[in-house]
Amino acid sequence: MDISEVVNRSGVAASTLRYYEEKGLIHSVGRQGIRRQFGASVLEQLALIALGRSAGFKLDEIAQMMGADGRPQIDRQLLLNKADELDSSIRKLIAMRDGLRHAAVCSAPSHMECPTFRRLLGLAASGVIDGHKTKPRKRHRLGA
Amino acid sequence: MDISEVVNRSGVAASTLRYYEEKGLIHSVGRQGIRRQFGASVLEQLALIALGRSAGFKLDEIAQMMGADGRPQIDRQLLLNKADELDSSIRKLIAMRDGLRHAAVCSAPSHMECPTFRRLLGLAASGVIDGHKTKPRKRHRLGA
DNA sequence: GTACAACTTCAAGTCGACTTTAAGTCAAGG
DNA sequence: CCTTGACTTAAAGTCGACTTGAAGTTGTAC
Repeated sequence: MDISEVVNRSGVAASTLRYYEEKGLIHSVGRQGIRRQFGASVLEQLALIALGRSAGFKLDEIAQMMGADGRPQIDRQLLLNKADELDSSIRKLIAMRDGLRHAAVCSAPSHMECPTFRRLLGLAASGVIDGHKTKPRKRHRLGA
Repeated sequence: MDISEVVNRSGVAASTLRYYEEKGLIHSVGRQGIRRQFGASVLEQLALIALGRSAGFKLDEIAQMMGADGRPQIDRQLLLNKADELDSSIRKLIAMRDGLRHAAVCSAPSHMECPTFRRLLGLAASGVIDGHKTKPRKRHRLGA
C-alpha cells in the first residue's frame, strides 16, 4: 500500500502519517523508489492510535504502549486509571450540561439571579470542573 | 483591590488577569500610579469565565457573551447547543470509559483478540469518538 | 522523452491560552 | 538616598498535534 491508499482507507492525512512515522507510532515496511509502502497492519494501528487519542492519551504515551511489533502492549492498570479520569470528566460534564440546560430555560431576570447558575459558577470558580475539548473534526472528501 | 488581591481571592495568576484584560474579558477600574485596580465584580466575572471555559467555550466566545457592564448577556439557544455538544461528548466518553474498563479485565490473550476492544477500535477509527482534555491543573497556594 | 501528479524532505507556521523574560516604574522603609 | 519588591509593558516562548510551504524526486501516462 502506498501512502494515498492508507489515506483513503483510514481517513488519516498523509502529512499525519508521516508525522506519526517520525514519532515512531507507525512504521512503513519499505520504499518503492522514494515512496513509503505500508503493510495492512498499519490500518489497525491507526485505529489503535485514534482510540488512544480519544481516551485522552498523548501521542508519546501511545507510542509507549505500542510494542515494537505494532501490537498493543498495554498496562491494564493504566487503562483503569484512564477510565477513572474519564469518569471524573464525565461527572463534571454532566453537571455542566444540566447547568447549561437549566440556565437556558431559567426564568430568573438575569442569569446572575438564578441560584442554579450561581451554584454552577461556584463549581467552575473552584476548579472542580475542568477543560475538555471537542474538536471541529475536519472532514475530508474520500475520493470517488 | 490591586492585582495581588485578585490573585489571592480568585486563584487566577496575575499574568492571566492581564491577559484577560487585554482580551477584553475583564476591566480594571483604574490605576493607582501604574498599578491596576479592580472592582469586586471582577471576581464574579472570573468565575463566569471559568464556567464558560469549563463548558468548552473559547475566550473569544466568552468575550462575546460579556455585556459591556460585565453582566452575562447570553443567548439561551447557544447554551442549549453547548449542552447538546456536551451530551454527545458525554456519550462518547462513557463508551470509552466502559471500553477501557473492559479491556483492563478482559481475559483475551491480547487486546486484539477481544471483541469489545475491537468494537471500540472501530468506533475510534470512524471518528465517532472525539478528543477531550483534562488538564493537569496547576495548584497554587492560596495565602493564609 | 517529457509532462505531470504524486510523492519526498525539512523547516516553519498554526491554534489557544497562557507563561516567561527582559527591562522599566514606583511607593515605602531603612 | 537608595534598595527592595511588587507592580508594569511588550515581545517571545510553550505545549501538542498537526498543517503548510518550498523545493526536490519519481513512477506513469501520453
